[in-house]
Amino acid sequence: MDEQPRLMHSHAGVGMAGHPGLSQHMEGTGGTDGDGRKQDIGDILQQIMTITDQSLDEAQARKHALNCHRMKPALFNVLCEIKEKTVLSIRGAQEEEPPDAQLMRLDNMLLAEGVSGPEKGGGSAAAAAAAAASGGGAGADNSAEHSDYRAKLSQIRQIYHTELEKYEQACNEFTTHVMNLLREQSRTRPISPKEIERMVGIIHRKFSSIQMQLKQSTCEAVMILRSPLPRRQVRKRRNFNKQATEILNEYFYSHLSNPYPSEEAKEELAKKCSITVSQYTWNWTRGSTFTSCTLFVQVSNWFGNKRIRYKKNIGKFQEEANMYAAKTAVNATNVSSHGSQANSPSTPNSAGSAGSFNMSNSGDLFMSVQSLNGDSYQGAQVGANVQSQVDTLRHVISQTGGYSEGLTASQMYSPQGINANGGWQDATTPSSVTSPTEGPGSVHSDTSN
DNA sequence: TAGAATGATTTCGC
DNA sequence: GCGAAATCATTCTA
Repeated sequence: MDEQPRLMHSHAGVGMAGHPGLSQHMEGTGGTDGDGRKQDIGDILQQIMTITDQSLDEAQARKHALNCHRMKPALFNVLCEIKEKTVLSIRGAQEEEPPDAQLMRLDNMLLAEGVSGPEKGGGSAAAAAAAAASGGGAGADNSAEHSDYRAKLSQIRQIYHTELEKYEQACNEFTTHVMNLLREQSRTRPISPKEIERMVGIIHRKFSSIQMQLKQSTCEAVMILRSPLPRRQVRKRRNFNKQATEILNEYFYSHLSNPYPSEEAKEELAKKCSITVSQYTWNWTRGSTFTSCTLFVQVSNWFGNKRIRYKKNIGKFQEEANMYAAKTAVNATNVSSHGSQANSPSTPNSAGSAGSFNMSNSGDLFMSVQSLNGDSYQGAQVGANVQSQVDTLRHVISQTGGYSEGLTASQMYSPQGINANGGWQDATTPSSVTSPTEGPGSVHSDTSN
């Protein structure tokens, strides 16, 4: 292409149908008559048209021959002119772009926030404003937030500049590559310097649009950093269904002396209650524990809430406790009448002789089985106290029968398991193991004891 | 719609 | 890391 202007003047007088410019390009060319020149042009065009039908080797040879043809430069210029007039005029209107106000806004913002521009002191005012906006407390809190903000801003700034540098480098490399490619191709197909220039412009526009995206993302990151975080995350919750609450309550009241389910028990309870993750939309995870552990967290939450609310207002829960005690007792009766004592004891926090908490064998009856065999926390005492516990159970059953006989809730149930300090009884010294000779006041819902 | 109930989260102590 | 206690936020209920 570089030598074309020079060559352009060495050919003249060649006419081309539909393109008067060709004769102009050929002007001054010494040579043959008009018919001969037309024959030349026709030959060249014919060869160009059929070049794709040939094999690669033939085409290469033909290409070389065409490049060396005396008419080639003139014809090349004509094709370039035609291409420019057609393609560029079509694209011209589309590519006219107004000055990018959005980009200017982004640049201004990044400058104001201290992301672009000089680093020293940049963004400190914004940091102070952000710290103030976040409603942070006075003094140390404020300065801590300030330094935290600055550290994060610095990180954003660093990422921004690294990415920007990468984009610029990539843009330059790609532009150079395309220019070289087009220059090379311009030897064999009509590509003018003007078109190469236009292509470079397109590349630059594409890269600047990528740059704009980078600037936009950076601005968003700064905005997020500046926005005051809510003190507490927005949380969604659903009440557990009735059945799930029943199961949890049953467990709670049947282990009132030690209402701390083991991990296995929690798992079983979670399964039994059909507490599923899908019931909840967690806005964020607790570390990496947002998986199956979520189930146990919910069970743990429930027991945590229950324990504390029970302890705070025992009187209020008495009726509920009685109800579950009665239910447990009735279940126990059913179990004992069916001779189910062979079932292994279902015990929380247990290991060894007392067996492990297992609800899978008999549905709700797991409570009953527990009632018969006692809590695992009793450890070695279990064996010795089995008989007394069974007696206690019988006592409870007799009490449940007394509901209609005017037995009050307070008679039916007394809060066990909570020691004088307001805490739950030590697991190794359950006070809820009652003698069958005790009065009604000593009978409680934790019938397993 | 206000108040109660309840599940979830945070803070603190052990 | 677990549990108690306080608190928040949502849901339920009268």
